Amino acid sequence: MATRIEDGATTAREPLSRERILDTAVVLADGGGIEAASMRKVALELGVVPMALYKHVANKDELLDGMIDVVVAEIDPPEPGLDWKPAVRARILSARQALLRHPWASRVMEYRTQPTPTVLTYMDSMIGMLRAGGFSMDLTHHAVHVMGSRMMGFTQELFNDTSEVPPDAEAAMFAAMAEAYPSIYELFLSVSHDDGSVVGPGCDDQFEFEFALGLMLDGLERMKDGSERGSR
Amino acid sequence: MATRIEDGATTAREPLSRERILDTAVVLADGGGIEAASMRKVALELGVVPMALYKHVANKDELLDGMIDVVVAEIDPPEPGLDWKPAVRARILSARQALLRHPWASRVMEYRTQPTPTVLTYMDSMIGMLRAGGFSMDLTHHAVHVMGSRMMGFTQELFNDTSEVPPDAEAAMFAAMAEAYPSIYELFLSVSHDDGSVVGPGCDDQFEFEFALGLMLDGLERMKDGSERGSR
DNA sequence: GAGGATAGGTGTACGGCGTATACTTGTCAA
DNA sequence: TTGACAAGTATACGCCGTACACCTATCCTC
Repeated sequence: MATRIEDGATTAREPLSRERILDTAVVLADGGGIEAASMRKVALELGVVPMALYKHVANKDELLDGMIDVVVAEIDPPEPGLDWKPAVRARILSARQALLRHPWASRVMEYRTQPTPTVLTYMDSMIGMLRAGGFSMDLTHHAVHVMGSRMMGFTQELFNDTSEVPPDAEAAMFAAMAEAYPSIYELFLSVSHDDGSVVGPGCDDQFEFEFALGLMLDGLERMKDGSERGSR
Repeated sequence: MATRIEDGATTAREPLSRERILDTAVVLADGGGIEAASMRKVALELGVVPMALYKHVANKDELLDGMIDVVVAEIDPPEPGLDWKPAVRARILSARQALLRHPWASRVMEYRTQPTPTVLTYMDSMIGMLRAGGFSMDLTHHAVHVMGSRMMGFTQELFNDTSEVPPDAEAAMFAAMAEAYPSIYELFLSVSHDDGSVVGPGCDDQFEFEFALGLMLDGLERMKDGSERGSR
């Protein structure tokens, strides 16, 4: 009956598994940045000794790879029936959404040098979309390089400043910089005025991402059509 | 005379300085990757105790920032008298050369969230070049986002695999992947055949960088001219 | 059932890291 | 001569990843 519980698995702390480890690592990183996903902290969160993780994950790098896979798995599959351009565009925007949910992920991807099978599958599908859209092998290759990390939904900005600075403090900072960096200051003023307030929220990152993506897709389309030479 | 040396500075080990610290850190990182530039290893290389560095550098992050500044300082100044497009292009290619000399630098730049004054100066000058070339404030802003990290001379590829794999081993690896990733495999074959051998050196990174850069500059130029509406 | 292989979790320990704190020592101005 | 100040040192702390040896439950085979 209910009093005899020890025959199940001694009040059964849910057993460890690779999946459970990766999921808690992702949650920890979401909440406290990538350094919150240390082996020790993940183990602590799971109520387990650090070395226990090593029965399910070879080492820290494999943990990071697994965490990336969790994120990549959140990217929507390609929508069937679309032309290459909207199809690629939709997929990349979906990737971006996944990355926005897990801000640590882009850095981790850059840190790792070998793509995981999950990432390769994603890339393969993306390349397939271009080929199906009529891209030559050569242009497909260039396209992959042109897109670079944007294929995974992120651009590396120099200014990806996620620190929570109060907007007026930011404005004061920029004002102090006016003399040393006149062109940046001018740009800052212009961006601020655009959205009505003197000290607006700055750039609309989503818009800028789509702008850059569109510019690249347009450029690639032009090259594709230019080299088509009468075929259909 | 030469026998009395102790009045100089006791056989004068050259004194520490911020500059000397940054330079040796850069050299160490060039030779052994960024993890070779730990506070302790830099100190060891300088024949000094780790804590000695802290008299010249506030902490590790400031060391990294300083190392970036060393790299950015290697970027050639803008060539005067050029139109915006070749001028921007030349500057970015120069930045790329600096980054190729210091392969750790792009990762470190991505890791740091706040740009240093040296980086800001570089950005300011780049923005100034666009403005001088007739870019509207708005388009300049977009251009900065479009270029992203390419302005600093690097693209984040997903495949920036610097490991030294023998080419035939790489070919075997790709062959093994043929079934799981048919599109990637097809692309690999195509790239390999392009340069004559079955297992060529793969992509010409310099060409791909310039291709992507050109595509972006062309796209930006088109937008600039399109919105000019008769001026000049 | 008995025995033993196997997988999953533990305990301890090591070497590396960044850096706080307190100290010595060498230099130079007053 | 003194004594302030800057430069370098010594020690120690807490964090990290992880090697290695150990225990223990489970289950398969005889």
